[in-house]
Amino acid sequence: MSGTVRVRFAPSPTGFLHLGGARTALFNWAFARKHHGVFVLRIEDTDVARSTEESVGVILESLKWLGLFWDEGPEVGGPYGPYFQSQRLPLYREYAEKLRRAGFAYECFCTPEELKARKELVIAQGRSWRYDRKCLHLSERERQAFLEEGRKPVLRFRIPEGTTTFIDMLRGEVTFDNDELDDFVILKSDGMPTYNFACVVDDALMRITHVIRGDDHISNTPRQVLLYKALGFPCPEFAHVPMILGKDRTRLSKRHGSPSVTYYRDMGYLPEAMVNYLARLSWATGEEEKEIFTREEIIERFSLEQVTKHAAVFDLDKLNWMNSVYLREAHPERLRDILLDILKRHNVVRDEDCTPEFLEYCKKVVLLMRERVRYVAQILEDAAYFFKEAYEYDPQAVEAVLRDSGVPEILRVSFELLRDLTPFDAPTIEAAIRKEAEQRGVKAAQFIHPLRVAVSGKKVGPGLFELLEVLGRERVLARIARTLRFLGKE
RNA sequence: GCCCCCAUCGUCUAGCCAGGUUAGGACAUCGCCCUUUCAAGGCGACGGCAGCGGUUCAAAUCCGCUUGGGGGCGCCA
Repeated sequence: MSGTVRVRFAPSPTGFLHLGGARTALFNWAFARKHHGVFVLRIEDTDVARSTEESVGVILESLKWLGLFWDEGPEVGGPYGPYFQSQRLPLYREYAEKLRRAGFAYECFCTPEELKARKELVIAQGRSWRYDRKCLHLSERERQAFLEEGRKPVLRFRIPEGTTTFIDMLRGEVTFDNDELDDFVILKSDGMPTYNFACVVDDALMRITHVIRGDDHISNTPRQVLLYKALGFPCPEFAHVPMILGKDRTRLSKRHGSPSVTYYRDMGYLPEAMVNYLARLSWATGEEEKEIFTREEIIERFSLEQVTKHAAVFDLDKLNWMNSVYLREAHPERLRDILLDILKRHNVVRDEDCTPEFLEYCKKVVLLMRERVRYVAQILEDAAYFFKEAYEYDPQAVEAVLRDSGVPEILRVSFELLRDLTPFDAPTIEAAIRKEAEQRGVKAAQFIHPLRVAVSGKKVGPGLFELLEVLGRERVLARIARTLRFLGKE
């Protein structure tokens, strides 16, 4: 190939950005960056019934969150715009008309109902259905009659005889018998183009050199190749990347948990972890035994030849692990802000609660918890006690550590000890508690475990002394007192 | 049903194209160590070439068939 590499990601705005779409976008982006090419974003909104503006917003937002910035497309423009298919209608009509005049396409007046009926009949006979070309040779009179009836025609592409072969960059030659393809619609009765047609016109006009998309498009490719030929456009290279499946090996969907990028953002996954994980699904670098890659490292190493051909199962465990790796490296302020967003969304705090002191507190909480969670929202799931004085006592923790008859005494002593301790920091607290335990001839653990349950309601969590420091004297004393009352009541 | 694609541990994969490896790594799981719990970390274990035929001195690697999985067959994209 000559000239600049130009690739595109072309989502249809009918919902959120799906992980599969995100991965396709990522491969396109990485390929473009690797080859110093151009990454185009095009919105395929020709389905007026399902496309929404909110969805466009969500998709752009998701892409930006992942750091997959496009060089041409919505918001940034470019020389081959517009980048919304709904704004390119005259173009499709022009090329459709060209095809019709040249005999590559013809009008069809069959209604969906008629087609359905004929299709069922054919299938009932055990044959496979292809459009029966009823309208291929309509006379002008028949055509007028249909028009007078008020029918609006669609335009169908006439599939030629023979076979169609294309080169897939991952698989090599793929051939289809044209008999398998039927005369598909290129212009709907409302004048909108269909996917295959708009896609080809746009890819050609936008000078796309490499079409990188999910392998569910393999069977569309021969139709598109035929269109390129009929239109006299040069064919781009094709690379069909494998799909992402759920645990049950079916297409990833809501049934497998949420497949939307924004869901993971909202749960407190980091975009660089997401990008890393998605890249590693279906792609590996060869001999190099390495899992963690920055965006730059992905770009440096990326190659379509190293993309696998088989579908990949989305493994939340591994994403979680990878995210936890990034969590430990992230800037505390960044994690704090993510935590704050989550707390607000769950109505745990309000905007006015976010004082400088509280921000500082959240930062400390994040620093303490980030090694024990896999995503930021897990802090709220596992350690809501940081934000709620009315935290609950885990029955098992109560049973296992607070039941001992010596516990109230231990808590009372601790209360006294901590009330006057300065400074109220982890080393000082630790020294004091260990000393007290030693003087009483008991293990430090005799203090540590009851205190942890007392201030958090749980028997697992951060190191006790750090936990006490972060909670601060005021909360700690109040919580010990609360636990004493709780035990007294029982 | 028809067509297309695919096939290495439970999962993601290296190795395959240029046959000869104790088939490597990561996640998960399970042990042990460390330790105030959890987590992290260290060490270790478990676990795989879908099956059958060929070609070959030699097959995870090349070929064929079977089986299994996925995708498509819209006036959706």
